[in-house]
Amino acid sequence: MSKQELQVLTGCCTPISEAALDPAQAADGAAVFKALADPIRLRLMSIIASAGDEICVCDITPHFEVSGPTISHHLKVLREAGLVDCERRGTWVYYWPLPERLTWLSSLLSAPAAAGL
Amino acid sequence: MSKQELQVLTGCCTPISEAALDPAQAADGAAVFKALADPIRLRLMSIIASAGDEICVCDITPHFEVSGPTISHHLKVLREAGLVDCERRGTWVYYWPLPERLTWLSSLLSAPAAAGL
DNA sequence: AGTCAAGATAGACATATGTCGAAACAGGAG
DNA sequence: CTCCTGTTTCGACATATGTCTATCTTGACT
Repeated sequence: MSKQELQVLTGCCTPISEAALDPAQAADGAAVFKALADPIRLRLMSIIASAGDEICVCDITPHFEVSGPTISHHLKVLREAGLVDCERRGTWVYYWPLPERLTWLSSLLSAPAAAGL
Repeated sequence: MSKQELQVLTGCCTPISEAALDPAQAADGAAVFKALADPIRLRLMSIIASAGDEICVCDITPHFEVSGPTISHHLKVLREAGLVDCERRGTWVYYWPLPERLTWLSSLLSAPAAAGL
């Protein structure tokens, strides 16, 4: 396993204020940022991340003023970015956050670690 | 000054895993994420953020295989997002990072604060 | 099977974005 | 003043994105 793969799994990495990203890392990071770079998707992510463990789509949709298919589209973008996952149970579909990518982005943007690291 | 304005200035906020963002916060956050949601811009940001204090455009451009105007366009996007600032000194233009927005995004994405906060 | 509801997918459309070449601008050197 | 170099702005273009309506899929309940 590469150092970079390990960093993604552990949600930890060298912040960009410490060292410049190589193009491959930048492409990965930009893809995840792109998933969060829409007001509806960022709200979706925050609703899912702040809901105890999981949340039904039927409890998400009423927060928004766009059509169901649009919500579904944005949830798919978050899924494909590895930020959330979902499961159908009976009639309803439940979403929950996958925090590793968020933690990874957070550490990517964080201030340099304390001296000695 | 609102709580939110204070949080942006101090680069600290309630993470999205703690509470759902309101639409206005989500729009602000999404706009900054959008600025970072391009591989070239993310590399630019990391090059500027990791360069001691400031860096000349002439030292940035050679890292990329796109035209000068394209780099200039991406730098403008970062500037308008409040992520960097610049100054012309003679022939050259120097860029430096404005870390507050990065810190804000980082805390937005961070894991919930320890119990008691 | 038939019907209904939740959610996802498909296709269409207008708008936004990334890129380039050409031109403009800024400032130093002859 | 004139030229040259570094950087930005302008205008154009192809592609990507967000949204909608219509349709499909899945599963529950008669």
